[in-house]
Amino acid sequence: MNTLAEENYLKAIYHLTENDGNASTNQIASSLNTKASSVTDMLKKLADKALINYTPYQGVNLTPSGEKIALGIIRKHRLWEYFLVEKLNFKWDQVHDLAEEMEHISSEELIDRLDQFMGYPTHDPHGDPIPDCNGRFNTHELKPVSAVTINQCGVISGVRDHSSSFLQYLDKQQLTIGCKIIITDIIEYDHSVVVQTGNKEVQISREVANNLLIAL
Amino acid sequence: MNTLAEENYLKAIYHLTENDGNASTNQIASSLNTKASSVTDMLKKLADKALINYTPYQGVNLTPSGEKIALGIIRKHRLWEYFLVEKLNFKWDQVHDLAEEMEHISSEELIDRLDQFMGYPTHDPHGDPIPDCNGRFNTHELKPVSAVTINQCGVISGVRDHSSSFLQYLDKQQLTIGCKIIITDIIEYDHSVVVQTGNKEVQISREVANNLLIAL
DNA sequence: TTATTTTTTTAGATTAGTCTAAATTTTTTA
DNA sequence: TAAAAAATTTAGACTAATCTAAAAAAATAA
Repeated sequence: MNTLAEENYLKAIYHLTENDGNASTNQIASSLNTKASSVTDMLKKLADKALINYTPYQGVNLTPSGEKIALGIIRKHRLWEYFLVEKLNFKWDQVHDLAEEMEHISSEELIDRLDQFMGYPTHDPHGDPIPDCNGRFNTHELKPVSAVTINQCGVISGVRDHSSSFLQYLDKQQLTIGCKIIITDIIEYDHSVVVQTGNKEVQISREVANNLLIAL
Repeated sequence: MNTLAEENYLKAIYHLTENDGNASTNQIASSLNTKASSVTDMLKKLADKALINYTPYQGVNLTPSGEKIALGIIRKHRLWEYFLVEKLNFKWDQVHDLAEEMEHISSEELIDRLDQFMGYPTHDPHGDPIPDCNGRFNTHELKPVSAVTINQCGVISGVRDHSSSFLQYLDKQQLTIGCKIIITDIIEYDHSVVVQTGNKEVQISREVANNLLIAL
């Protein structure tokens, strides 16, 4: 098995390389709140274990076995988040740090039973897809609200920023997962977006629009 | 907060001193599968933190704050065991090692919500009492079957040995928590005990009788 | 009550993960 | 394309937790 630190590195590398190709030492360091020199040390270790492809100075990406481990951790994280919200009534802005700890409980059987207990949910409370026991998940195309044109409508289906403060702000504006919204106006001056949700109209900044994802 | 190793030491010391007074270095070492010299090092650290009373060569016991931490861990362990058996349908012989890992999830709020979710259970699947959020629990008097006289009856309410093999054996003999039994005979030669459970009569060895606890 | 055995502690080393500071490589810019 | 800046790696050190081997203390036995 892998240590807690190794698991956290693999997960960070997974997220950093989700879209583009390679994760740099500095990117990893900043996403794990550690120093570049510590990262280099760990990259060597993970490369020795054949979990990442590492060429000095060139950044890294996951090998198939590294990705499998990363997806296993993400699966656990998201299932625990779902459990915390759906069964223990936590709010969606309270569960990230807890799940960060719980994702390292090692048993596969435990997580598969938890999955079954909850009815095989496909998405966590923030709209992120939950990998199944083989690491597979549907990646539906989501767009940031900032990339949508006037009069388009969609369903809020995800966030790019998982911080409590952002999630609490969304709660306050009643912009939560599953809400149907229509983009009614885009302010040219600062790219704020006016969206209609239910009976209410809200104006959100460009930054918020950028971190709020919808399915069209 | 305390490290995982510290928590495990505190828990071990708690269990070793549950009845008598002090835990010795060697007792702690053997209960944690480590060496006496490692134990000495850790005892100094725990004493510095005022979690144990330690006089070199004289063994240790917990201070009130050490006991509070130990009881918190035991509470978590037993609540997770209950969860695993009652909600995820694990067998009582499968949950110990899993709970050993889960007991170190730090959040108090999580465990209190879990407690509520399950309806504030008072005993774990092995019959051990679950401390409440203040560390309090009822300690009902249990007796090993080996200490009971012929024709007495009682309810199976606990075990002294938590190993899978013992628990599986009890399952096979249908000697599980909550079963009403009557001691029908005690073999003088080897102190085996004959017990009647439901419609069946089973003979159990002295060792088994010694590890099986009943409420009279 | 001295000698032997057992228990415990000390001394010194090891491993994982981290750090700072210095050196090196790559990238950017002039 | 050479100099400056940024990114990365190396070197050396630190902490927590462990270990083995040796020393010291306590318990037991002769």
